[in-house]
Amino acid sequence: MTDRPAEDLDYLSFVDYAIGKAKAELPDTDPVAMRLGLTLHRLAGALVYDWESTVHRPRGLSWGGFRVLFVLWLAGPLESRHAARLAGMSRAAVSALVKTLERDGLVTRTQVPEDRRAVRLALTDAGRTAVTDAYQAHNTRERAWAASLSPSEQTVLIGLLEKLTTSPAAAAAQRLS
Amino acid sequence: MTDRPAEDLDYLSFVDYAIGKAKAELPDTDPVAMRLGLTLHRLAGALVYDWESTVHRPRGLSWGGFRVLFVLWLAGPLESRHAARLAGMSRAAVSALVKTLERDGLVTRTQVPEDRRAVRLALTDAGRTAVTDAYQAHNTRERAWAASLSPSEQTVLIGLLEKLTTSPAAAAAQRLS
DNA sequence: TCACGATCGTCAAAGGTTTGACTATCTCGC
DNA sequence: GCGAGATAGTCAAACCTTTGACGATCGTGA
Repeated sequence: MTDRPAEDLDYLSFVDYAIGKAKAELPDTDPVAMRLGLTLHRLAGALVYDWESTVHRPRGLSWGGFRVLFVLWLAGPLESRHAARLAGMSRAAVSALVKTLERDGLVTRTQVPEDRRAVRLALTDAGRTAVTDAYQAHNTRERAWAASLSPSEQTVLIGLLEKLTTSPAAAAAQRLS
Repeated sequence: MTDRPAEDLDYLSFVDYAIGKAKAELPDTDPVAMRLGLTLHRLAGALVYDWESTVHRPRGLSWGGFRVLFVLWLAGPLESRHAARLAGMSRAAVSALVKTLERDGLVTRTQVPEDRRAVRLALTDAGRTAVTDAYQAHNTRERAWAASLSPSEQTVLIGLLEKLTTSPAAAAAQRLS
């Protein structure tokens, strides 16, 4: 019982190995849910790493900085809290990131007349240029990933992901502010 | 052209809105690949946030710390570099996390006789208890998420995710050391 | 045998993110 | 009006992670 074919696993074979081992150690484990969690997490990590290292870092943007520019680009000028909600991060994170983006001349911060607590964030021309350039490359990478699937597979996958995203479990996991 | 139904979007409606807007701004955009990237990233973020906030933080574990315990639990005692590869993080991250885990009595570090550069990481009894307890709760959350899908949908989803994970794009995105 | 390059773990530095506290401001009910 | 409670953005603290550098060690070919 002390045999161990482990040690020279790569991440993919680790998933199979881990599921078998977990089932042996904790018989209550749901192996399908486990595989789903592991695979989804792994894939998303690889995606973000790819985006960040090939697209955004070379352009001087952090992954968080890009996400702020992205929501400002597509959802127009936004108050800080809305940018945070759409980008999926805390208000404090937006505040910190915008400090850099403003210094770099990509974003402007102006007071909202109707609510003096609020700050309206908007792209500068340079910001618009930066985000469109970056997103063009970003979408090219997305297309390279998606190309492994047929169009109908892509549709099915998106549908299943959206089903999970709108599930009760997702609703229970209310993120952030 | 300055109309703006944005501002009170939630994350889900943002995806639809963003895809339409991006297509208008950058006609070369592939909307399906865009939706896939956005949805996958969003879902993975919600998953990790759920795991971390409901399972691991309450038990005094960081998400990274749990991942190290997890691979040690399932792949037996491991040299540090192997733990890093399987957990999908840098060697430096493992080194930092193990410092805490060792202080908390969950992991032991012993020199490898055959290679005096290497360090073998192993769970203590307390570490084994901690990780099995945490993973039991973790898997319960995974099951809650997966429960939104029928068994055949789960199988299809896993198959498509694995197809992406083993795609050429994934191979090009070689992660870490 | 030895020198060179590769590899191991660690450290320091830099940056990102979250939480919680704080001030300023708004809103709603009295 | 006005006061209590909610909300906006910011700051500080804490933590995690990556990169790059380093000393120590290994192993391979001359």
